Amino acid sequence: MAAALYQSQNLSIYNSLSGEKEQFKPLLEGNVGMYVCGPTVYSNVHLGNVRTFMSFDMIFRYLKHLGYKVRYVRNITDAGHLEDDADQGEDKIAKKARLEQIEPMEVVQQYTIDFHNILQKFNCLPPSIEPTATGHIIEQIEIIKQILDNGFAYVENGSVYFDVLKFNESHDYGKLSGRQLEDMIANTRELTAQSEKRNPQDFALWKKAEPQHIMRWPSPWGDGFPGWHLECTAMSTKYLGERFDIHGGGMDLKFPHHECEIAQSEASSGQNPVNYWLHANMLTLNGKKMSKSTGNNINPGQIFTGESEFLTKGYLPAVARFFIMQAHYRSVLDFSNDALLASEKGFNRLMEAVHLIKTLPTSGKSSIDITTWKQACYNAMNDDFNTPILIAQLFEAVKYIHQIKDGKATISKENIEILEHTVHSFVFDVLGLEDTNVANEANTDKLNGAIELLIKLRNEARANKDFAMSDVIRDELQEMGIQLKDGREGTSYSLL
RNA sequence: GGUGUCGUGGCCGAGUGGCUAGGCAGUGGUCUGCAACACCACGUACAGCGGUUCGAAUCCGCUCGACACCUCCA
Repeated sequence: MAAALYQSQNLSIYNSLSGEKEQFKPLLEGNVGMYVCGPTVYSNVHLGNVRTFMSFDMIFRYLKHLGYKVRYVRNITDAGHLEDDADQGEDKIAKKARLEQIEPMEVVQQYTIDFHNILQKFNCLPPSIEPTATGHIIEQIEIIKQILDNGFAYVENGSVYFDVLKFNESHDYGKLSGRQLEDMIANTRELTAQSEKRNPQDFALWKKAEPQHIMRWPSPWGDGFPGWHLECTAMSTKYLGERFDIHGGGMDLKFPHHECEIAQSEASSGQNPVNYWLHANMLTLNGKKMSKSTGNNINPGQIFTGESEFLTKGYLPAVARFFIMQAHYRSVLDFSNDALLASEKGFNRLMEAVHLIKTLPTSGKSSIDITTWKQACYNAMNDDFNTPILIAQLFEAVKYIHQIKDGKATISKENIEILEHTVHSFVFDVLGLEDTNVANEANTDKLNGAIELLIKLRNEARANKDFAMSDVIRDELQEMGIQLKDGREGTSYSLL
C-alpha cells in the first residue's frame, strides 16, 4: 500500500486557542475527529451560514485528500437554543412553531431539509454523523450529573446552572476567547429581572420547562430541556471522545458557546476537549455582518435565481463557491454582485483550461517543472488551508496549459498525467467546484451534432462571402447562449 | 466602555523584514471577412505620522477609520 499523503505533507493549522499556526498532529495517527457546530433549524440558512459550512467542507475534503480517515460530526440544533444567552426568552424552535401553529418537529424537519438542500447545491459533502440535540437528551443529563458531582454546577428551582466563578478558581474560563472573568464581571450590565443564577456569567445546563413549554423531557430535576452549549459537548463526546482533534464553527460562536463547551468538558471529564479550535470568519454584505434579525442577509437560493436587490443576475452554485474559496476562511469576506461577476469570469476561464488538458499534445521532454508546481499547490493548502494561494497556483497551471496548447511549452506524457491528476484533485475534490460540463453530458451528442451542422453551414456562407447569413447564425446562437469561436483550426463552440 | 481583528493598486483579494501573488476591469498586440471568444504583454499598491533596521507594506508606538465579540446569529 502506498504511503498516505499526510506522511509527506506538512499541514499546519491556525489554532484559535493558542493564537498561532501549529503543525497538525492528530491524536491517533491517520485518523481525524472533527466536530463542527451545525445550524439551529428554526429558519432558512443564509449565505453567511453557508460560508462557514463550506469552509469546513473544504477542510474535510483536504484532510481526506491527504489520506486521513476523518470522522466529521456536525450537529443539528433542534432544541434548547434560546433567544438570548442570558438564558431568558423562548426556545427559538418552539417560538417558530407557535407563530406558524405547527409542531416544533415540523419546524425542525422543514428547515433541516432546506439546510441539506442548500448545502448539497453548493456541493458540500454530508458529514459522517449528523446528530440532533433532541436525540441526545440522556447523554446531556449524564454530563450534567457529572458536573454537579464535581461541584461545578448548582440546582435552582428545577434548573441547573454552571457555576462559572467556582470553575474559574481551579480552571481558566476565558482561555479561548481571551477574556478575563474579572473583566466580564466588571462589564456586566445590571440585570433588571431577578435571576436564579448566582452570577450573570453562569449559564444554563438544564432549564425547567414552564407548563406551557411544549418541548420538554423528564430529568432528575424535573421536566425541562437542555441548555444550548451542552448539546455540543454531549454529542462531540459521544462520537469523538473526551478528547478529539478539531472543533470548528463560526467566529461568532467563539464566545460564549465554545468557551462554555471547554468549561463543560473540563468540569465533567476533566479533559481539555479539543486540540485545534478553528473559526471561520464572517461573510459581510454591504460591509456589515449578515444577520437574520436585521434583514441584512441574502438567501442562498436567491443567488441561483438572481432574485435579490443585491444581485443583477443569477449565478451557478459553483461560482459562488469559487468566490468564497478565493478568500481565506479566516478573513472577513464582503459579498457583492461585482465581486461575484469577477469570480464568474475567472471560474469559467479555469474550467475551460481544465477541459483543455486532455487535448494537449505531449512530447518527450517537459519544459515545465510540474513537480515544483504541484508541491506549491500543497504548500498553499498546508499553510492553514490557504485556498486563495491554491487558486493562484491553479491559474499558473492555466497559463501552462495554454503555453502547451500554443506550442510555446512542452510536456511529457508522464508529467501531463501529474498535471491532470493534480488539477482535478484540487479543483473538484478539494475545492469542491462542480464541473460545469458534466451536467449537460446526456444531451451533448445531439446538441453537438446540431451545432456542428450550423457551424458547417455558416462556414459555407463565409466561404461564399455571404456574411449576412453567417452573422445571423453566429448572433442567434449567441442569443441562445451558444458561443462560436473562430480559431486557426476551424470553429468550435462553448455553452455560456 | 472592555476584548480582538483589520485598513493592500480602479474593484475583489493573498502575502509578510530584502525576491512576480492571483482574479476582474483597463491598455497594447496576435487571430478574424468584421467581430466576439481565446491567447500574449503591460500596473511597483500596501490608511496617516513617527521609530527600529543596511533595508518595512511586513516589526514597534501613536493617530484616524472599519469590522467583530461582549447581547440571538455561522
